[in-house]
Amino acid sequence: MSTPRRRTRQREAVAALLQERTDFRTAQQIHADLREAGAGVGLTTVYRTLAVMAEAGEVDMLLGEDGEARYRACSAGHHHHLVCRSCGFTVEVTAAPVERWARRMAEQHGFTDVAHTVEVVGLCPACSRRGALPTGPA
Amino acid sequence: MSTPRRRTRQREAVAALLQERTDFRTAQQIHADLREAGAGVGLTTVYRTLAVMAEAGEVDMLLGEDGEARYRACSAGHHHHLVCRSCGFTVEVTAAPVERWARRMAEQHGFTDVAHTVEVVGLCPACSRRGALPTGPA
DNA sequence: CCACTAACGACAACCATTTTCAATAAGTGA
DNA sequence: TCACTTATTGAAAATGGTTGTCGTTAGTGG
Repeated sequence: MSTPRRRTRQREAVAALLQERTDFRTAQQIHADLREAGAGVGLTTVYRTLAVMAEAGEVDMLLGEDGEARYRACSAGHHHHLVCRSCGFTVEVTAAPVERWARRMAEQHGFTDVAHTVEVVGLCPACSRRGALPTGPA
Repeated sequence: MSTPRRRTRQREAVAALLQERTDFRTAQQIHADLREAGAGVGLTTVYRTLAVMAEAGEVDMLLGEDGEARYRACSAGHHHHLVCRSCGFTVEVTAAPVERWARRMAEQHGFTDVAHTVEVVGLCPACSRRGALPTGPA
């Protein structure tokens, strides 16, 4: 059923860029990064490639507070993120207590086929130190 | 500093509608609901009113999996949601274990000014029973 | 009742994301 | 290596939620 995936220059480029980045980036940013790096990839292709990779579980996708999708290559397996709202610095964390809580909550209310999202945003050590602001005034 | 809030027909209408609803709805849906109910309110106004109410903590706003903002009048105080992905039925839940976990995680990694979002989506008892699908076919 | 200005709302502008569709180029078997 | 199939690309146009513009309307305090 699933279409065979072809190995192309564009997909390699996106994957490679994602490898060296440790923060969550939007499709638009990735598109700009690639252009800047010389390896131009169409915006449409960036979107499609990210969708395919997300589908395959090769990247994690999360929606920012502004509704924009952000992507990042992550380790396999279920985990959550601690994200700096100023610089995008990300730490992967596991959350056993949360998993248990979610499962129990679902059972308690008769919900089935549950999934959960947990994101913790704040200021990373570096940004806290320099008194960074979410969307700094002037 | 904050502008004095005026009591208008439109804001009353939005607030009233939100009171009788127990599910999360998009601004567009609310706009349609109001029109249908006879009390027409401009789409722009719906957006602004919801923004004001969210700011004031009178409604909870969360972004759906598609990036669309959804609103719902909730009880005051910090809490999370258990949402049915098929019918929108919502249950408010508190999550002490999660709060503790988030706080500890933040400390451990030196993050400050942290906030967290926790959403659990699944199928409510009624929808599980009838074998509902996320985005039902036909 | 008046003045002041918050609030309204039709419409245009924004902008991330998706669709369209003709041109390309992986992968494959001969 | 050479056709051949079809996944992939990408420029441009379409979509659609949300926000900005700006002249008009209408709360509210005096």
